[in-house]
Amino acid sequence: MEKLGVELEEEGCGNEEDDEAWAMALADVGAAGSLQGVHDQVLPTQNSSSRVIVHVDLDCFYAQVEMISNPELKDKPLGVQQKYLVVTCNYEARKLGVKKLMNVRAAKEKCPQLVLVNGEDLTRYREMSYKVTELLEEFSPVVERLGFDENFVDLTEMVEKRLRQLQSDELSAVTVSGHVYNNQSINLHDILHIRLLVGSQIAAEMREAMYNRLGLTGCAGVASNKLLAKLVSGVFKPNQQTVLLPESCQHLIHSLNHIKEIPGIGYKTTKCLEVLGISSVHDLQTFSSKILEKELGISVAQRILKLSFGEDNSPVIPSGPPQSFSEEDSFKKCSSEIEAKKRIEELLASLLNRVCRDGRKPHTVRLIIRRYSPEKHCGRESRQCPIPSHVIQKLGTGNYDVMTPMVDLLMKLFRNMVNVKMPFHLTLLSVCFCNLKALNTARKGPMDYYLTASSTTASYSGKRSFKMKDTHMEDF
DNA sequence: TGGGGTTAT
DNA sequence: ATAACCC
Repeated sequence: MEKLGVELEEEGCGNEEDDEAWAMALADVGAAGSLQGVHDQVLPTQNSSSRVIVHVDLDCFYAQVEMISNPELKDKPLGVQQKYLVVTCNYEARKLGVKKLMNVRAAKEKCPQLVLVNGEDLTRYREMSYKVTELLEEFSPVVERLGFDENFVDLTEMVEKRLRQLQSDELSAVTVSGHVYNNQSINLHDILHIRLLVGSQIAAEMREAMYNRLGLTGCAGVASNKLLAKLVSGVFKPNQQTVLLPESCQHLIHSLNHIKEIPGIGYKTTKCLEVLGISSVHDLQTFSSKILEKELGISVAQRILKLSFGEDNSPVIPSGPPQSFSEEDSFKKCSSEIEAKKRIEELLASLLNRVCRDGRKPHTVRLIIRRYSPEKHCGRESRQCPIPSHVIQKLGTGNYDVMTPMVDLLMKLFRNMVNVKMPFHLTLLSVCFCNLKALNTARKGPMDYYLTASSTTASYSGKRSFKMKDTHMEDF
C-alpha cells in the first residue's frame, strides 16, 4: 500500500472538486462488488490528486502540412528547408538517412532524390497548428500548446465523467486503446489503471478526429502528469499511442540515456550538471539536493530533482490566444542602416497583417538583433517601447499608414542598440508585438472589466479578413 | 541551427 | 532586458 503512494507523484493538493470527482468514481467502483478491494488500495492516495494527461505530438508537422498542400509530394522523400537547414522531413526521407536540422548539403549528399520545399514562411503551419489546438479544445477546454506541433490536454474531468456514466458491470470490460508501455499487465481492479485506459480511449478519439477532419497523423502519450505523458508519447513513433501505467514509471524514466533528454533540463542546466559529474538519471536522483540547490538555485534544483523521479506537478495551463506575434529573418550579413530598415519594413508588413486578423491590439513593440560573432552561441539583444496610443488605434482599421510611424519607432530602437556611425554586422533581425490587449482598454471604469474579459475568452483562429493598403511585400 | 514561442528573474 | 526553457 505504501508503495502505491510512492509511485504516484505527489501532485499539488487536490482541490475540492477533484476530491468529489474521486469519491464518485470510487462509489461506482465499489458498486461493482467484486472490485471492493479497490477502496483499500486507492483511498490512502486520495489526498494527492491523480490526473490523466495526454500529450499529442504531430508527426513531422511541417512536412505533413506540405504534403497536404501538394499531394504529389506524398510518397516522395520530402524535406522542409529554412535557410541552409532541413528543419524537418517526412518518414520517406528519414528512411533514407535525413535527420531533423540537417545541413541541406549533407541531406542532399545522403539522399540525392530529396525534394525540398521552403518553410521559412510559417503562416500555413501556424494556421494548421491552431486548428489542431481548437479541435482538441472540443474534447476538453484545458489545452496547452508547446510549439506548433504539440499539445497537452488534461483529461481528468472527462475521464471521471465517463466513469460515472459507465454501469458497474461495464467497468471490468474497459479496454486499452493503443500500446501499454513496457507491455505491463493491466489490472482492472486498479482504479488508476481504469482511468488511464479511459484516457487512452479519448486519445484515440482525438487522433481519429485529427485525421478525419484535418488529415493529420500524430502520436499520443497518456500518463498521470505532463512529463510522463510527453516521454511516453514518443515510445512508438509514427502515428501510434502509448499509455503509461504507474508501475512502469521508473522503467520509463530510466530508459533515458542522458538527463538532457528530460524536458525541462536544457542546454545550460545540462552543462552545469555535467561539471558536477551528473549524466544519467540515476546520477541525478541520488545526488545531494543541498549541493544541487547551491549550484543551480533552489527553484531549478528542486524542480529537476523531482523531474528525475518522474514527478511533475505542473498543471496543464490553457494557452488561449498567443501572448505575442513575431517575425524574424536571419542572414549572412546586414551592415547598413538602409538595409536594416528594408528588412524591418518587410517583417513589419507581415506582422501588421497578422495582428490585424487577430483583432486584439499590441501595446508594446520590440526589436531584436543578433550580432555576428566568429563562432559563439547566439546572444541576442533587444529594445522595446510602448506603441503610441494614436498608432494603436489605427492598427485594426486597415486604412491609413501605420507603417511609417511604426518604422520610425523601430528605427529609433535600432539606433539605440546599434551605433550606426560605427561598423556593424548583424545576422538576424526580428520584430515582436506583445502586451496584447483585447480592446482599446484606455478607458477606465466598470465597463473595462467586461470589455477585456469577454474577447479574451474567444477561440483563436483567423477572423476578420483585411487587406493592407501598404505597398510591396509578398509580390512572389 | 531556423523561425518561431513561453515564463522567470 | 536578459536568460532560461520548449518545439
